Amino acid sequence: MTLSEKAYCAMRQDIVSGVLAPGQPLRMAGLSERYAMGFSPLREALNRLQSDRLVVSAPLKGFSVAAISIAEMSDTIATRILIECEALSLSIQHGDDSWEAAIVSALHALNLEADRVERGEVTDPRQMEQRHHAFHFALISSCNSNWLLDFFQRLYTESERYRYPILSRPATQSFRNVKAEHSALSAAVLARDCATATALLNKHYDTTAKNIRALMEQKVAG
Amino acid sequence: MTLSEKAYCAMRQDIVSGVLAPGQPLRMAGLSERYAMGFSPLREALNRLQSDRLVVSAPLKGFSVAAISIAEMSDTIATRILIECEALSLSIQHGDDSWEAAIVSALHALNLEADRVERGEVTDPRQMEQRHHAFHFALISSCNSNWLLDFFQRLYTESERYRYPILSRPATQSFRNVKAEHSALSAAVLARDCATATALLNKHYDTTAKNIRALMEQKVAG
DNA sequence: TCAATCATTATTTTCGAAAATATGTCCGTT
DNA sequence: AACGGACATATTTTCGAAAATAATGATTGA
Repeated sequence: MTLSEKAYCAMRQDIVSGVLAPGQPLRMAGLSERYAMGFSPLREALNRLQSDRLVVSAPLKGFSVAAISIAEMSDTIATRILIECEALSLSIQHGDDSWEAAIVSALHALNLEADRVERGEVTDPRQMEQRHHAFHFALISSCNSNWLLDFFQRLYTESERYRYPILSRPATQSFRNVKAEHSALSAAVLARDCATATALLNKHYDTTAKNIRALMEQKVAG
Repeated sequence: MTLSEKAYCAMRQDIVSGVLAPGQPLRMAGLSERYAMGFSPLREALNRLQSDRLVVSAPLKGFSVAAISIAEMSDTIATRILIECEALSLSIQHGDDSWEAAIVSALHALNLEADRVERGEVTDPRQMEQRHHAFHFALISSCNSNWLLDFFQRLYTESERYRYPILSRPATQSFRNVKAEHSALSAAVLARDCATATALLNKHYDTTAKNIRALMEQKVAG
């Protein structure tokens, strides 16, 4: 793996997890020290992150972490619903046996991790995040559209920025709900019931948006 | 404008217009000579173009122009239909007077240029391209979703790669059809007739896809 | 006191060379 | 002739310094 790629992955993780705060300016000297590399690989990473809308830049004034807002969060989730419902619908049409197997497998792995969190074991939030991503990707992976998969990735990454605060909360109750939602969604998908599946996915994200919005308004107020 | 930006714009234009052919490897030495600048700004531009899916790269093996195919073209247009119909629908809901004015204005400018081409005057294909883009952007500009606008831009750029061969053809007949389609679409949008507008937009792109497909199959065959 | 001008400093951007890695060639062995 | 290994070449990737530009602060004149 080249330094550019390492820089991209590390900075992306730091932005998504909030270690690099929204709006914070990113000075080359500071980044160079933090990530222990020269300017070239950092600038390449920053250019890619800009395309991901995780950083913004003004010519000759450098880069900063992209801001977040309730409006942007709502837009992100609304667009996710559009993209993923379409992709899920196509996947249900085109998916074969191995697609179904991958969904079952991803759901199982996700539930194992969720159980660990419920039991209060110490876990790495990235593990949960990774398995959650894998499950939602498995659902739409047979849509046969590179653009839809590309957009899914972009929107998922952006969503992570907003979901991270939730992941670090205790919130045992909400985990149980999410588990049930994932199971119901899986069942509808495997039954090839497109209307029910997209409706559940839609509702799943609406609920997520509502939770995040409540948390953000609370944070702004408090 | 920094050199990085110049490199990005120039290379993007060269890829979209086919001057840099699909699949062609992009060697740093060659690019440096062609665009008269050092490696740094070129690599930054290449990283951004990779996010735009106009170039691809393998670590330590450099960059090449992304391939094109009938399958990718179909995916691009199918996704455009999804994104732009949604954005158009939202725009029709939210657009105000100045939005309507911008559409009328963009359509007029586009028609002026189309008339020039019909009369056989020598024109810069980029002018036509720019006005065509401005018209379609005007339609959806009031959708109030940064993600939908972002996706529109990406898909439009990718589409340009496939439409460029058509633009350089005489094809007087097809221009007249396109003009009529644009007018009908505009009328439906300004009448706030969402169902008709999205249906026309859908059909407009389906026709485009069919034309491009015919041209590509002909080229493969011949 | 305020505004404008000009040096000073801080920061980004770019270059050219060095380091790291891949690719191609030549040779000897089987 | 086919295969593999060592060398030479070509190419990408990275660094450190120089150039270009912005931000800051001091100075002067009204």
